[in-house]
Amino acid sequence: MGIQNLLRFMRPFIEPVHIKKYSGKRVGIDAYSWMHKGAYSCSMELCLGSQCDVAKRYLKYFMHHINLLRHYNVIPVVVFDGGNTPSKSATEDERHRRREANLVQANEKLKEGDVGVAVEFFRKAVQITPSMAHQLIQILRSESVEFVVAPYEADAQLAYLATLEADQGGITAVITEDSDLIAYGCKSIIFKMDRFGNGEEFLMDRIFSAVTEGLSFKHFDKEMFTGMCVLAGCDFLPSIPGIGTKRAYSLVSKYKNLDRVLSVLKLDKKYRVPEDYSDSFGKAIAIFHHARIYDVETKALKHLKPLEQKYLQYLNGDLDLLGPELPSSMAAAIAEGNLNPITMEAFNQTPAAESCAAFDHIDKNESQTSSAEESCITILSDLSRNQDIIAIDEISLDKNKYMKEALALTKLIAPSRCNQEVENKVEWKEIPKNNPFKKRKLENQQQERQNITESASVLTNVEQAGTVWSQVSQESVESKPMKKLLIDKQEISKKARSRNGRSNAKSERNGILKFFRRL
DNA sequence: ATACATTGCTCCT
DNA sequence: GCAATGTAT
Repeated sequence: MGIQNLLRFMRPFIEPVHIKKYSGKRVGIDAYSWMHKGAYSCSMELCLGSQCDVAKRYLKYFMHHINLLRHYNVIPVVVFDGGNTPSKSATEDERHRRREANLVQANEKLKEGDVGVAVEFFRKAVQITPSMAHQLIQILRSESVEFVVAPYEADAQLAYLATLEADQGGITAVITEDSDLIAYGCKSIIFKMDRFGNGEEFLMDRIFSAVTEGLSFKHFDKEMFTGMCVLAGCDFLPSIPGIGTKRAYSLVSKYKNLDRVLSVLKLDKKYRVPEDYSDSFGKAIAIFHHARIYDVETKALKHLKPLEQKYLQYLNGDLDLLGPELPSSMAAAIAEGNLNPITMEAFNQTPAAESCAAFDHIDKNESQTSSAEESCITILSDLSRNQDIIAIDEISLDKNKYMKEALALTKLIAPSRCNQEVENKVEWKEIPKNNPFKKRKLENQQQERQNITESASVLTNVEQAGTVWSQVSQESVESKPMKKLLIDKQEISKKARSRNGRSNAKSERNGILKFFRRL
């Protein structure tokens, strides 16, 4: 979450930048932000624990960005989040609860057959797991990309690396989406970097020297600045109701001392300051200054900055708030990606070569695979929207394995059966505008009508799917275009009822989905 | 004027 | 998660 509204507040100091500016430099990457964006395109597959190639799209997305940096001669240093800090566990729990709730709703909608709505919930439910990070780490290893798993917060680790010289393993800038890096005092941050390398640059020096749109931090020091960030509301401590970035800035500007700001706030009747606010405030400040990080040189935990007495007193000696101490061997195993930082269990050692091969495989085949899966999802989604008829676009068949699977899938849903009667029943429903996949179909609708030569009944259960699959596997599939296929939803229900009495369209869909996941 | 709540979007077929 | 927009204080 970062600091509420901080990025918008800092906009006057943020300028466009291209990653090539950092050519020849080491640049840190907040792995979470790219993984989260990458996971957006395969959230359902990830939530359902699918092992299919679509579920690995986040890896492809990530590596695309890594390769972009390398193309511009930028040296990537990937930093992963580690364990949860005690002070953040409240917000983490809340986030986790919301994700779980979304997952429940997603599964419900899926059962109801409303895949479109289910996907919406899956997107809100998807979370980046240590296992996903581990999969990525194996690819990074095989590609010789430097990485480190922070003992706790990646932000703190990145801020620490940004204080080191390059020859000590330091980085010149950080690529992230999280405004916390500003609060940690990172000198150079690139936000919102796109797939071409364009981003928005924040330079700490710029805010302390320039005056823009009436905003000036010239008389601010680092401590006042961190204080302003915490006042505005951070993950460790929500802001006092009524205080945001602007008031936090004015208060710190005016009183130039954090203790005075807190006293003024307590006396001001406009604000209801919680009893323990000053206490929590000190702790939050202490974390931003001294959070525990991993030192690659000594292979042990360290503090972001050497501890200072004034912050120690806020903590009442409770250094665990900065992230509990860990034995060096454990910290090293976590940092090197061999130990799950949350469960503290060793990761299953999948040979790097295998993982690498898996990745090559996605690269080459993803477009074909996804067209098959996309078809299936579109089918499911259409069924759920009570459309009577859906069409599968031309699927050309060749010797490629994935095309065979597409054929199997297609046969599962619509075994060839020329049937003029069914064709006449075809009704073209309006296609939802938000799905370009279907939009294209709408454009081709007229032509499609003419091309229809095969139509539809469906198999009704997974066992039959298995039969079709084995038949298809044995067939030698020649390269030839497949005709348009149609599915009549009423046929589905009819078939389903006749075959096993109580079966309904929902179980149909689940069967299809299950079958598809096995592919 | 500022803060807070709500809605839309991140992927890229 | 962030940003834009609308509403409340």
